[in-house]
Amino acid sequence: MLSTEERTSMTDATASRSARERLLEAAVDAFAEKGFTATTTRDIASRAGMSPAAVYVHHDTKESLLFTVSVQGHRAALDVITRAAKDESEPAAQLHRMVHEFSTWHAENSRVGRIVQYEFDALTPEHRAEIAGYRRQIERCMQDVLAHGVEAGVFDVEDLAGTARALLSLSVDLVRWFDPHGPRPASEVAGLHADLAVRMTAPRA
Amino acid sequence: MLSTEERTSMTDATASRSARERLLEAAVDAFAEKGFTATTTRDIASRAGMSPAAVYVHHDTKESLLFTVSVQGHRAALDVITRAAKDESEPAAQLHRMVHEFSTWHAENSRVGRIVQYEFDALTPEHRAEIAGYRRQIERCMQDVLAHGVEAGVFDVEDLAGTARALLSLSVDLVRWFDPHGPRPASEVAGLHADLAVRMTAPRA
DNA sequence: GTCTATACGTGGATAGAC
DNA sequence: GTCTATCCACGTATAGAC
Repeated sequence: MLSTEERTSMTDATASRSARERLLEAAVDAFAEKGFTATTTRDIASRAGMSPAAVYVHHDTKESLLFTVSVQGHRAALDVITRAAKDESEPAAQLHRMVHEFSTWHAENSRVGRIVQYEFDALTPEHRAEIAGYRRQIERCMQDVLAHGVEAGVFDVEDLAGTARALLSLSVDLVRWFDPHGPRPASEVAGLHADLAVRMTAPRA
Repeated sequence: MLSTEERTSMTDATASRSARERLLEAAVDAFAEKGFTATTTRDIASRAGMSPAAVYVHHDTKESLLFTVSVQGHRAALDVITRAAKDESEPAAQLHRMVHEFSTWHAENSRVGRIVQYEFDALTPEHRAEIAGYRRQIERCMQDVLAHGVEAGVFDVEDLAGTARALLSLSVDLVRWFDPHGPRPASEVAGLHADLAVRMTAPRA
């Protein structure tokens, strides 16, 4: 059983979380639209339907809002590629699935993706270092799959690190140009990227 | 022969151009380091060794500085890929050369490239439209080469527009992550990209 | 063409009432 | 926790002397 105090603090936390998250969503909208620096805390507040001062009840600084968005974005992307790598049927199919899912995520979350990728330098050095850890995990995940395929003799890849980076690069760059209201659905682009990834690693004649 | 007036105005223009270009270089430094919005006109001025007011003698607004940088960057990139496409020996070699040169340019000019790519939205609508023209020319250049290779029966490419975009994407994304002081020289990455491009388009077994 | 001085608006963040 | 009011620093751009 929870004490009255605990229930009270849970209730508070719940109410607080919802305001906190409304502000986070407002921050994503604003950062994606105008960039981190051009976004004002007043803008974030008004998008969340609050006064400028309310921001600071739920978040320490404008930068801490960015950091929270960045952590959530990196965790989501890492989760997507890790899950896709999980099912180790056959290396080519595994790679296809990974690039497909990773591209899909970046196409469907291009706003968060843009913030995460382009506002990296706006983070404090401490926060940058933490985010860099997520990035290393994502790279390692891709490198491992390539390495296993080469070991199994079904991939022809000389430059493991370089090729892994190129594959991730292709997906990540979607946040720069993919238009969710454009003619091509995310699934089509993701399918093309996945096919290209397989061709990039397949044994040559 | 030039009249005295013409020589005088040339001299003026020369002096003016040098101050103008010092400011442009300072702007590139600042924009690349801190982003367009976070860069102050005071910062640009002091990097060029001038007073804040001097900026406005040579450039109308901060945005016009960005536009000039963007035009020069796009022209240079378009020039690089156009020249590389010129020598039409054999489609695979031609594509290899194009991706190699285009990647090299983006690796070696990642600062200008980052400004050009990431600050696109900071341009006025009119300036954006003009820049979009350069981008279309670059895309068309890549698409044409793929189309010729397919016609010649030496490329296997189903999605011409999508593949062209993916190839350009791979090169352009270098501006996001390539580190000129990192362990890999630009030539190595460019070589890898060019090899991958050929594999992406080569006939499959 | 360059400077100093400044107008004028806006930014992040805080104070203190309710 | 939310508000209004506000502090104080800084930004773009201009005015006017030299």
